[in-house]
Amino acid sequence: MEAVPGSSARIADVAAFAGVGVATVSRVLNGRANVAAGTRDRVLEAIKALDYRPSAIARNLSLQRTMVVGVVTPFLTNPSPIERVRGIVTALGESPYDLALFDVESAERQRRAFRMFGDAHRTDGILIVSLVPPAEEIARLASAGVAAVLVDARHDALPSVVIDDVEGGAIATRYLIELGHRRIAFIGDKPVDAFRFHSSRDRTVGYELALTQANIPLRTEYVRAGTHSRHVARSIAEELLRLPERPTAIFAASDTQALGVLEAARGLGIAVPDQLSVVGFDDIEIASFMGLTTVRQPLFESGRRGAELLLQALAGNRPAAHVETLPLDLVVRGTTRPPA
Amino acid sequence: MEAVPGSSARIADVAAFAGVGVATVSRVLNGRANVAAGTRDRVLEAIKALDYRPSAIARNLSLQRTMVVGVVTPFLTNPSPIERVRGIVTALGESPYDLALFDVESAERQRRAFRMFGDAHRTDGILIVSLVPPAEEIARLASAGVAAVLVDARHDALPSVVIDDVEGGAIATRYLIELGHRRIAFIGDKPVDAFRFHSSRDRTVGYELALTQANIPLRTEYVRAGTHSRHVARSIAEELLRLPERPTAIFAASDTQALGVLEAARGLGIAVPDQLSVVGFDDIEIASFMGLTTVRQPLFESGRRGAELLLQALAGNRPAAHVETLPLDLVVRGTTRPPA
DNA sequence: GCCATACCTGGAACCGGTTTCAGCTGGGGC
DNA sequence: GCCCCAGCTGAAACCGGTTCCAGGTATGGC
Repeated sequence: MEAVPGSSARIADVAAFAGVGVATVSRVLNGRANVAAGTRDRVLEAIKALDYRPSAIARNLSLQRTMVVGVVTPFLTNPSPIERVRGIVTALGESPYDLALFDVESAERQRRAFRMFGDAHRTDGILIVSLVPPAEEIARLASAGVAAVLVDARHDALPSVVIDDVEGGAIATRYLIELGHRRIAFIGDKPVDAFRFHSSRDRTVGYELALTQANIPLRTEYVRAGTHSRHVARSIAEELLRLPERPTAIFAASDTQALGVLEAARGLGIAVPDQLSVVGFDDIEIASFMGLTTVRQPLFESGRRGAELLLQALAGNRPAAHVETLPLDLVVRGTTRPPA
Repeated sequence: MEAVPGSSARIADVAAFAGVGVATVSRVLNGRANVAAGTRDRVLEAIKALDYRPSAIARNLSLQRTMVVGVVTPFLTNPSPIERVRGIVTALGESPYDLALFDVESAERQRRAFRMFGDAHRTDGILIVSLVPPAEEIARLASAGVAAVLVDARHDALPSVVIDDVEGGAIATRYLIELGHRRIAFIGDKPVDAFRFHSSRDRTVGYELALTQANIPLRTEYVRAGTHSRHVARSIAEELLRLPERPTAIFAASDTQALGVLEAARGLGIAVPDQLSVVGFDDIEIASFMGLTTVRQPLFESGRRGAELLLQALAGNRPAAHVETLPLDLVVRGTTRPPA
């Protein structure tokens, strides 16, 4: 209650008040052992009396670190990054690191974000989600001594947490084939910009692979792509469902898009799953509510795991450029069945 | 390309390289006018040659600020806070401030978060979402000179961005009454802990107010509350729908809970809206997909507005403790109609 | 009783910037 | 030709911590 509003006490004030040197106060603050009990008590009293709170920023300058981990992600776009961020937040919550969040909805803001992180002393580490930074930025990061880990993206020089998107695409497609479907369409998403990590492309590859292995000829009119959004997916699905020989199943590269497919079917009076099977990807929260069959990827876990890897790197353990691949699961619900 | 890996250049190195004093380098860095063109060029060259990047942390210590805005929010729980955070991220994205995100899923972590922010030099400002900090923490914030703004919460000493929850509850209820409903139930949410801002309670008041004004007697068995989750809401709704005289309409204090009501109805084979009307609150993304009638509150806007108020306070404009009330809209979709 | 040792302690350098302040230079006015 | 002033510039103080290092004091062993 002795606090002087506006100007808070510094460590020197505490030292003076307690009649000791600043080094001793610092030792008490950091819980070092070699301080006599009596001295420690005097310092503690002084701290209380002056309502002293150490300046985090001064401390960090002295220590040459920021205790901040940056997270760069296309956050706004859809539920999956959010889930990953939740995993990151959770893992970081148990660490002494703060989390600085950078949303990059445009290529411009993305460039800005990467440039910022290349600056010295902004963050100690950075988690890059669903984005692959340009080579020069990776170099900047390295030269600035900023540890980096990729989540849902891959780069030779950096540790990454990923899934096998090719396999994921194949899992969904194989399942539909096993159900007896032959006319299977695919809706992927188009890259918004060059930096976006492109999992959808790999899922397309898996889709094509599964079809080929089952000796089902590819039909170009069944493979579409559009911006990652429910609305765009809906109109693409409408086109597909108006085809002379319309597909009996549609595999969407994300649950969000699968929702668009469901909407299209509903609008056209096509019953799911009786007349159309739909498979999504991700298993976001709403998928279970909608009873959507989907390929589950551990979104939350990817964030948590990425944060753990980064924390390890920060703790001095070699930030080995290893790739960690998370498991995929087919979750069968109510939007799939054998074709009529 | 002269960059020495591991040890980056400091301002003194640049000064030496360019043959000038550090003050001049600082002036160039900050774009001050009073530097001769030739000198400026030499400094710029030196910066490039040494791949110099100023230390944000040193700069901020010197400037006595952190350029960080903290956001404290119960992030994990549901879609609404996320939407608010998006608004904050957007508004802050255009400012020079970084955003440090603190999730508080437990009272313990919340206490920790508030304590942290009370520390000197951690953040310049703080945005508190859907939470009301204990009085002593508000005092700490004030004495540490940290600006604070509340979003979806109210406190006399702090600027707040809110909605009129009583009115919101009344809007939904009045609409159902106008449709002809008399047996209207309400599902609110229970506070998880003492710090959580309790909008649900106010919505209950609005609900009761509307009924009373319409001379419809309150029935205690129609008013329930449970943890804010789809699953809990579902089982509460099932109880309500099994009542001897079951309600013809249910108003849920959030869309998430309304989804649970829909699920319950579906499970019991009760048609919506033919046999049951459902109204939610918030208008989260999924509400439009589900065709849910709801009371829309500007979630994104609340975050953006809160951030703007904080930015103003940070810019030195009086952080007046004014309350900003955002508008509410009834969005009529497909889950409501007159009772059978 | 003496010395080596362990334990405390404080002064001062350091982290890497910003800013004050005083000094120097050069041009314009008379 | 002289003086005044404006425009540049650099040394040094400062932001608020941490830590190295040297010095002082008890304690234990012999």
